[in-house]
Amino acid sequence: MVLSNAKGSIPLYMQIKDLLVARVTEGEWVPGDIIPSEMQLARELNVSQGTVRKAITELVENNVLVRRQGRGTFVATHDGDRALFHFFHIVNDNGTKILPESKTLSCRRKRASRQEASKLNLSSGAQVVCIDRIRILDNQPTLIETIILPAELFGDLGQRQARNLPNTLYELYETQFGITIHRADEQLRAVAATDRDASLLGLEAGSPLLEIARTALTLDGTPVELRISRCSTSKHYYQNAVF
Amino acid sequence: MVLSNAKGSIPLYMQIKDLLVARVTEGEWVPGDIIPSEMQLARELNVSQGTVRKAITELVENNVLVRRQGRGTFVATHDGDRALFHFFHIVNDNGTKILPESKTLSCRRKRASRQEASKLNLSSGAQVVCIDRIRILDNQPTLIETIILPAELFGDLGQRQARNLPNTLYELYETQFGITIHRADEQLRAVAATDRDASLLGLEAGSPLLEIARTALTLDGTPVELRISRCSTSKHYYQNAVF
DNA sequence: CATTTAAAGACTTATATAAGAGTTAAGCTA
DNA sequence: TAGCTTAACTCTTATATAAGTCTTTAAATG
Repeated sequence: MVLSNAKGSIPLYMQIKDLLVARVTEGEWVPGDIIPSEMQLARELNVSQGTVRKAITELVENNVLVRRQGRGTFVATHDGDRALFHFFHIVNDNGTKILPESKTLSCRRKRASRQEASKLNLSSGAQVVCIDRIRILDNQPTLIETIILPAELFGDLGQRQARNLPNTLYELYETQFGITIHRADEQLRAVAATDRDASLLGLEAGSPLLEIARTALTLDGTPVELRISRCSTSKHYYQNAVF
Repeated sequence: MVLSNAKGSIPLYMQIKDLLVARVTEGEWVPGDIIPSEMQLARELNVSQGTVRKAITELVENNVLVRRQGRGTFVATHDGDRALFHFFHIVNDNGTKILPESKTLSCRRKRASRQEASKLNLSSGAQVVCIDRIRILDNQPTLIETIILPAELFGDLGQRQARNLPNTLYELYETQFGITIHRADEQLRAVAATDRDASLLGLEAGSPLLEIARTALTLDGTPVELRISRCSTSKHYYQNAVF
């Protein structure tokens, strides 16, 4: 890529931002990597350090990069707390975040339904990995999750033993498949518990459940996971803060 | 306020940020006002323009200020689309935002319940204004709202005729009462429709509804509105994007 | 002469560069 | 281990140019 500072062109710092994003999405830098220092990048790109800084600052705000004073700037990883809580909005009644445990029910391959294929930008009938699991909060089964992944990207996940699946899948996606979830769009509805829901969660059939239909995207906007969670909200709720 | 640049003190730009916020919260500048230019503020505060700029930049990101190139920097207003959509997450099935109409059922004063008083930081038994209304989306009654406001801040709202209430209350709060909603915390649950819910929304009693319990806060963190929305999600859903 | 149009200037934010002092973390050396 | 050195980000100041908005002035037009 060539930078341009001609009149009327896109600002330099934005071009640099795009360039840095490209290096991440193309795998030149992977999560956890340290990137060159601001001075190194400035020299390489023939701009001033301040311009590089502005580009990096915006990427830090977007959770793409992480700065550590005295050490350097790193590609953000989604391990630890971030993996667990950044995309997890269920808290218990007194508002405290809780560590969910997971019990995988099944993990198998199948053909994508039309809707699934459409939402994941797959050709109709493409193979997907389908994971069913229950999440336990405060020792109570609270959430039923169905996860759909393109088999193309998550090849051997379909053959894996269900028990081998870790609690924090997004960490697994990142470390095992090089796929970093960067954004999620969620659609929330209230639905009635099916018989299966009811028996898994220990409720009456027809009880109201909170259904969260999530599409998770990578940094370049590719949808790579569908996740439908049906959640009992008698002891927990979905927390959202709007600024 | 005195700025300090001593070793170990809070960075200047943050102190300036606080100072600017204070001028807004104390009403020295009100929404829509233009604030002094970066150069003027820099001279007044004895710092460089770049430092003022950094403070302003963060406040723009927080939706406190708005920049208009060639004109100046203004205190953000919540009129127009922002008032309507920034805090409104219900969209219809194909994902398009819709303009909700409102039908006010009642608007009266009463004593705050314990929970209400606690959430609004009021002394127990303080007067509150209580608004009941229905919101119509796509010509279908979809949402039942109950709104609780401290009477102390919204004095004459309780005496107002119900029909005089506009659709976008947050605009009214700002223009009539000088209260700008800056942030909202929402707690979402699935609940069963009561008989009243059911008859108002034209559903069966016991149907699952999405309940959104919102606490709305001003810039300085004071809670000034409680709002409980019970929403039929058969034709609509709650949309949330996480980055 | 009155009105419209165009140019100029002033002011503001936006972008870019440069430089120095401060803070933090890691590794090396004694 | 204690202290030093180095390298990185952080904060602040300074300066210059670009670009957008508005007002004033001047010119052109009818």
